[in-house]
Amino acid sequence: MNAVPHPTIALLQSSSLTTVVQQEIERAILQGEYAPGSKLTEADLAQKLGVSRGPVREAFRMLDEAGLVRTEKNRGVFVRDIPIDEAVEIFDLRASMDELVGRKLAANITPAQLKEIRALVDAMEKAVKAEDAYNYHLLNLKFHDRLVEMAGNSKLTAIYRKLIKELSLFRRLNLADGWLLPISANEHRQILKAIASGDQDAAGRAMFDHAMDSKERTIDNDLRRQARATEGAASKHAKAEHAER
Amino acid sequence: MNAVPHPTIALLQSSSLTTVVQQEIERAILQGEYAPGSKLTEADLAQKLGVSRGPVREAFRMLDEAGLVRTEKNRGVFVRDIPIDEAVEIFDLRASMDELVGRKLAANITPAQLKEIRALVDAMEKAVKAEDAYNYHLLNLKFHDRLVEMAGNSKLTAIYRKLIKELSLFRRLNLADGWLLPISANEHRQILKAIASGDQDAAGRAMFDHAMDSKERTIDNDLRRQARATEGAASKHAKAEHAER
DNA sequence: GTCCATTTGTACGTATGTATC
DNA sequence: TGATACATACGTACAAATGGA
Repeated sequence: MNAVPHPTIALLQSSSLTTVVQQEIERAILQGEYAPGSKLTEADLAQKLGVSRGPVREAFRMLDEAGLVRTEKNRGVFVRDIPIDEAVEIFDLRASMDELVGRKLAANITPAQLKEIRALVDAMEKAVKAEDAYNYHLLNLKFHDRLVEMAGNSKLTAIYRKLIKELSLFRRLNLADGWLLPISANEHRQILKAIASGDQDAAGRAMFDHAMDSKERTIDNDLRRQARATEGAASKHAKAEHAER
Repeated sequence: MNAVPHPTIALLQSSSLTTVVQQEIERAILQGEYAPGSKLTEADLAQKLGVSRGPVREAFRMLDEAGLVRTEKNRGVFVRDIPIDEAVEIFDLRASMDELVGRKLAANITPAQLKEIRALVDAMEKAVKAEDAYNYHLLNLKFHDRLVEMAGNSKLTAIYRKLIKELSLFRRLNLADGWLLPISANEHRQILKAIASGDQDAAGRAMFDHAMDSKERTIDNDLRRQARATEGAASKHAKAEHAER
């Protein structure tokens, strides 16, 4: 009988200290414990995690390659702050990938998968009625992640998730634009219908359009936020300019 | 007067030893100096490059994240060997990205850019007539890379190039399928026409179809190659099985 | 089962660059 | 403008653990 490896053992076999450190720093960044722009000091992190500086430096190189931090020579590494231009680029790219997802799903989705997606859409509509923006946000992430995963292209899934991580570093995602949730939820329902119908072009278009709408909502939201900020600064005699850098 | 930094100085400021090492190893891998599957010993590379182990290890982490090597704990790092399933996934993904490129270019390309692309297409047709498959291959890479770059989405460009690098680790690209070059060249001409016409959907479709055709050609080629290999092995009383691992 | 090569992780030293006062 | 403190970059040396022959 071939033994099933104990989970802890399997984990120790696959993960080096470096990868554990990398995952922990990534988790902290994505959960907002280190804000975009903040400095990550290797000695501090090493001490905090109880390891030497070597693994931390290697983890930094991984996070840099993944686009989550930026390294300035002789100055250190900083949590990346995704500029709005790059966010727009990522949104466009994601829309194109989502279009591919929609086509593939319309062609290949199974009844069981369809049922799972339908449950998510139902849950999101409930969250809209309850005006629970936070829960909606989580369900929305899950919905899209599952769709991508179900498309059955692991490379696509990996890159999609990387893009989502980077996007989360874009000035605080707009999980607060409550009045737009019904629109988004309705689009999800349309996506579900198109996929279930088996019409590849329609499903692809539905997902593409949804992604682009989501882009418009997020970007517009950010522009308004910026406008308010600079306006506020102006009314304070432009005192906030020091904080810009 | 604000001085323009001397190029050497600017270079020293941006590139650490680690990044130089990373670029050198990457270059060597992509040029085939280290075949897919071969082992990269950090001490050897460090000595060969005249640096200590630190920068080499950090470069390994970058290359791992980029998908060019794989790290097995306590065993070392190896040049990645892209399996055919993953190559198929990458081709599908690239087709989707190319579709986006086609749409964007049909909408935004400038006359000067169009002229540059036309020159590349002309050059490729000349290479076909001269039956110069190698030169055609180089021009083809350049053609697609320029198109992506001209689409004006730097994130898209970066990811596209990463995918191309990974694909080049897929069992030796088929730059030898000479009799198919006219077909490929003709498709390029069609892409050019569609972009020049300004029809976004047509341009997107032309690029998507071309990418998928390219996939079929490459994958079919590989399957035939594999079939020949196993057939040959069978005729040699399956002696080659040791080489498979 | 032992031996050897290699990797993994730690510790420390020095040089260099940056920031701050 | 120094002078100082600090962090990074890179090298080296050493111990422990692993995997293969």
